[in-house]
Amino acid sequence: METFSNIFIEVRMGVGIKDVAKAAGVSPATVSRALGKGPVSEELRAQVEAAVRATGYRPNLAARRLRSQDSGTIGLVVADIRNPFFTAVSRAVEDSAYRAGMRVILCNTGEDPEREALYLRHMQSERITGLIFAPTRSTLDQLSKKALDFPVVFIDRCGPGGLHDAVVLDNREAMGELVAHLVERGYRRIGGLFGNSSSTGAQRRDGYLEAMARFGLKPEFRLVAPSAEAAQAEAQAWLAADERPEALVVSNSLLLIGVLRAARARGLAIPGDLALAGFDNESWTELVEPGITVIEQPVEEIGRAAMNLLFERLKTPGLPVRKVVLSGRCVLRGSTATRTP
Amino acid sequence: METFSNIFIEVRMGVGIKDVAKAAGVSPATVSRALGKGPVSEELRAQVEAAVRATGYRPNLAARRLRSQDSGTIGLVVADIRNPFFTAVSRAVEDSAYRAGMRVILCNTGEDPEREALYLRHMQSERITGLIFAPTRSTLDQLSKKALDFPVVFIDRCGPGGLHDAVVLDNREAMGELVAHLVERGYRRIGGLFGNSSSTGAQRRDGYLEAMARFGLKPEFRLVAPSAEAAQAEAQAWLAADERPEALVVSNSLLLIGVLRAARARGLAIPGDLALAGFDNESWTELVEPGITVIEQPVEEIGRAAMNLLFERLKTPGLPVRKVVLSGRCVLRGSTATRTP
DNA sequence: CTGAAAGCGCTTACAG
DNA sequence: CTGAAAGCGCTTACAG
Repeated sequence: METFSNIFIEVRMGVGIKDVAKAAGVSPATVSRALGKGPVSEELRAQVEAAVRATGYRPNLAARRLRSQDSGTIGLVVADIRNPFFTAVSRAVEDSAYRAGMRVILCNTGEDPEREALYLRHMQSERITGLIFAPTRSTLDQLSKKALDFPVVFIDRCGPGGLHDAVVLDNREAMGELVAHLVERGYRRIGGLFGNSSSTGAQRRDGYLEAMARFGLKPEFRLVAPSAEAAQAEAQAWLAADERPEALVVSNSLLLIGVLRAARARGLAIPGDLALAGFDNESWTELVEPGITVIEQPVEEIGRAAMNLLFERLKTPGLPVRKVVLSGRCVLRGSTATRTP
Repeated sequence: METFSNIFIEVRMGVGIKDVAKAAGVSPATVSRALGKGPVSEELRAQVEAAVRATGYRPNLAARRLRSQDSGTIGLVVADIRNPFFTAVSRAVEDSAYRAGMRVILCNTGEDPEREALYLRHMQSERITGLIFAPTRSTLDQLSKKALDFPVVFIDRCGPGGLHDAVVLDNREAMGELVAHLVERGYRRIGGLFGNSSSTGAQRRDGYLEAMARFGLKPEFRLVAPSAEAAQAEAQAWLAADERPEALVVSNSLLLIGVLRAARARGLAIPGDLALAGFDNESWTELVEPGITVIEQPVEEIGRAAMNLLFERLKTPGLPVRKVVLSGRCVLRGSTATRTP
C-alpha cells in the first residue's frame, strides 16, 4: 500500500470505511454516522475524525449514492455553455448546488432535440435529484404534458401552463420597454429580428407585435436561425432595401453581433442611419462605440431562483406548478439616442 | 409500479437489471454482457434489447461505477467558467469526453487555493479517472512534486519540469510577437500589465522582458490582481503620469477591458495616444473601434490535446511526462496601427 | 448511542 | 456463450 502525501491530500490507495473503523476502534456503522449526521457520542466522533485524517480516507460517492438511493446531483441541460447567458446562469446554479452539498452535471444540446432526448436518458441513469433545463420548443411541448421521474425546472424558456416549474424573463414586458423607448426617442419604422428555435424568440416577437400595435405602428419582423452568421446575412439583405427600418430590435446577443456587422458592412451609422437595441448586457455592448441599448437579464437570480424552486419541490412534492417571471433591466446607451432626421 | 411514458423516455420506477433479465428470459449476467461488450449470442442480445425497450430500463450508473471500479469521469477544475477562455476549453473537453463515453465534472476555484484543495478532495471521492486542471501558482508548485491517485493534465498554466502532463500556450513566443509587432510599427515606450496570480501572467511577463531586451528597449511593467477593476485603477494612474507609455501589452482579456476603460476615461485616442495589444480573441476585441490586436489561443485544440494526453497516459501509465506547447495566432487590428508621431 | 447484518444494482471471475 | 454467486463500499433498519 503505497503512500503519497502533500499539503492537500494524504492518499492511501484503497482506504475504505472498514480501515477507518479499525483505526478508530469502532464499527463501520459508527464511522458512517460520524461522517453524516447520525447520532454519535462526541468521544467517538473525535476518534473517527482522527482516524479519517490518519488514513486519508475519502468516502466513495458511488457507493454512498447507490446505498442511500440519493445521487445528490442536479442535472443542468442547456443549449450551449458558450452562450454567456447560460455561462452565467450555470455558474449561479453550481454555486447554489455546491452550497447545498450537491453536484451538477452539465450537458450542451446545441438546440438539437435528439441530443436533448439522449441527455434526458443520461440524467435518468445518473438518477438525478432534479433537472434544470432550457429546452427547444419541440421538447418543451412534449414535456409540458409529461412527468419525468425527477422534478424539472425550465429556465429561459417555457410555454403556457404545463406540468413543470419555470423561471423566465418577462419577455413581453422587456420587448415592450425597448419598443416604447425607441418610440419615445422618435423612431417609427422599427423592425424586429428574432431567433426561430426557442420559445424565448417567439415571446419576444409577441411582445414586439403587441407594443407596435399599442403605438399604432406597422410591425415588420424576420425570423432567423440562432447564429450571428444567419443574422448578418438576413440583416444585410434587409438593410439594403429601399425602405429599410430606422431602428431594429433584436432578440438575442448572438443575432445582435450579426446585425452590427451587417450595419457596418453597409456603412450605416448608429444610431444616425439605424438605431439598435437587444438583449443581454455583455461586455462588448458597453465597449462598442456607441454602446448598445440592451435588456439586462438577472442571470444570477435566474439560476438561484431555479434552484430554489427545485429545492422547494423536493421538500414539498405536492406544491402547485409555479412560474417565476423576472423583469429585465433596460440599459440605455448611445445606439438608441434621440432620432435626428 | 406506476408508468409514465413520452416520446423520450419510457419510465417504470425501479426497473433493475433483474427485471430486464426476467422479461428477456435470461440471467442478469447476460443482460449486463449484452449492454456492455461481453460475449453474447446475437439471439440473446436481441431479446435483451427488446426487454430493455419494453421495460424502459436505464442502467444505474452509481452501481456500475461502484462495481466496475471505474467512474468514467473526468474532473475539470478551472478558475472561473465565465472566463471565455475556460468556457471554450471546457466545451472542447466535454465534447471529447462525451465522445469517449465519459462524463465531466466541473469546479470553479475562483483562483482560491483552499477551494482548489477542497475540490481536489472532492475529485478523490468521485474516484475520477483523470483530472484537467488550471491551478493557481501555489497549488501548481505543490503538485509539481506530488502524484495524486489519478493522472493530472495541467492546462493554461504549468511550471518547469514537474510530474504531470500539460498543455499550454507558448506565452513567451506570443508575447514576443506582440512586442516585435509594436516595435515594427514604430513604438518604443512599450509598457506591460500582467496578472499576478497565475503562472501564465508570469510567463507573459518573462516573454515581455526578453523581447524588450532583445530590442534594447527599457521595460516597464506592473502586476495587478486578475480583475478588470484592478487593471482599470492601475492603468488610470499609470496613464496619468508625465512619461506614460506609447503602447501597452496586457496579459489577459479581463485586464484588457480595464485598460480600455481607463484609456477612454483619460480621453486617450487609440492608437494615437496609446497603442494596445492583448490576449484572447473575444468578440468584443473585434467589435470595438478600433479593433484590438490580440493573440488568439487555440482553445478547442487545448481542450482536445489535454484529453488526448489524459487518454494516452491512462492507456500507458509509464509514458514520460509530456508538455504540449501550442502557438497562438497574432490577430492584427487597428489598435496597433503604425505610429504617427 | 452503538454494532452486526442486510442490501443498494450492478459486473466479473469462476465454472460449465 | 451462459448462469450462479460473490462482492464493489457504503448506509440503514434492527436489535440492544
